[in-house]
Amino acid sequence: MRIVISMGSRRRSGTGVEAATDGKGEARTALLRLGAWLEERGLKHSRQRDVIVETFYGMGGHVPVDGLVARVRALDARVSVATVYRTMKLLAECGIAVPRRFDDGQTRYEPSTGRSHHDHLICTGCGRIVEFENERIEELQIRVARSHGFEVESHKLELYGRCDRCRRAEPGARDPRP
Amino acid sequence: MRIVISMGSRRRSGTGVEAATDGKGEARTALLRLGAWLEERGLKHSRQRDVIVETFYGMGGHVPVDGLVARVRALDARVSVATVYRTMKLLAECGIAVPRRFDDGQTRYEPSTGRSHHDHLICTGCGRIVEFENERIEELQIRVARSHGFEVESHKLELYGRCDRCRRAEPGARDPRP
DNA sequence: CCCATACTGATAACGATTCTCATTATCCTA
DNA sequence: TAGGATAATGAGAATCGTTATCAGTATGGG
Repeated sequence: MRIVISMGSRRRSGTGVEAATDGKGEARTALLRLGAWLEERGLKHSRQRDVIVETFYGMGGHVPVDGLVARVRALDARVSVATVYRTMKLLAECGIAVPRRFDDGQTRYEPSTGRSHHDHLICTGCGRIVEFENERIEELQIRVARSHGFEVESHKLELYGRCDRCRRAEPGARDPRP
Repeated sequence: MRIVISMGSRRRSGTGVEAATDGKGEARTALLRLGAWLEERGLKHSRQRDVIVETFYGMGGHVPVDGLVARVRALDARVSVATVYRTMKLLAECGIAVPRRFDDGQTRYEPSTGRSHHDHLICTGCGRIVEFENERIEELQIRVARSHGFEVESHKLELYGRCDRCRRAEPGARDPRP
């Protein structure tokens, strides 16, 4: 399955104050948070990490590592694959990025600063990924788990299907004439 | 993460008539279905496929391919890895087995004859896998998808957490004395 | 029994990710 | 501001699960 990167709709706050989200501001926030996190544990920061974080936030959405590598290398050809993998892992650890593994076997990362938990709708036609939240489902999950003696730590909910666009463009649409 | 194979509870019919499910009867059903399916499309059947199906049903639960390979080879050392992979794919195609990919990167198969749809609870402590069904959650999924213009074809819901056993055995349990 | 053709086994290849290790960069201290 | 401890890097080898290749084998209809 080919998966295409796209954000669902960006949530905008009602105030309009902190709504500027072209990636730049978020990248800055992320870099600050990363800096603090590194310092706390005696780690160093580096040019590569900065480039990677900025590129990552510039891409937005659900970024596959190889795509990120390509973009980063357009800016600095010497950055190695290993470093990108290492850095993304780091970002995940410090809470700046969330790793996702859909059904195509590669890890994607999504920026997480200021974003709340959500699940995904994935179009099996065009690969579009849409995010959604549903409080009721979350509650039911917790309840079901509890009824089996489990305490939920995390979950994965992915809905695979065809988006409206793809369904419209599909054979089987009842249009007798070509 | 290590994942341990185990079925949730087997559903037994109220009649008690078709309740014999030690794997043998199911294996037979599966073999019959496979036979018919192969014949329909001019494919041939083979000793290897029989061995694999029987072993697979003998194991029950969520069977990782490498585990299946090991067991099959205990019966017939010449069966190759490739054949096991090929056969499991075949079984999936003809509806005898369902492939599952949890978060540890390997494909597991579960027997599907006479079993209905369900999702999974996975213990992050001991790897135990428990199955559950929840009609309400399914409904909500369909509704949420529809509200985003999607028509659901399939979904994946996995709840990760700690089972009661593991929680009991855990540090943090408030038992002041050892 | 024969033959077309599907199936098999062994192994190479694959894609995503991680590891290794020699080299380089960072940053704390004097 | 130089020195040094040590974290980070790059390049490529290694790993893991899985699939492809291809020559040899087995199946089953005629």
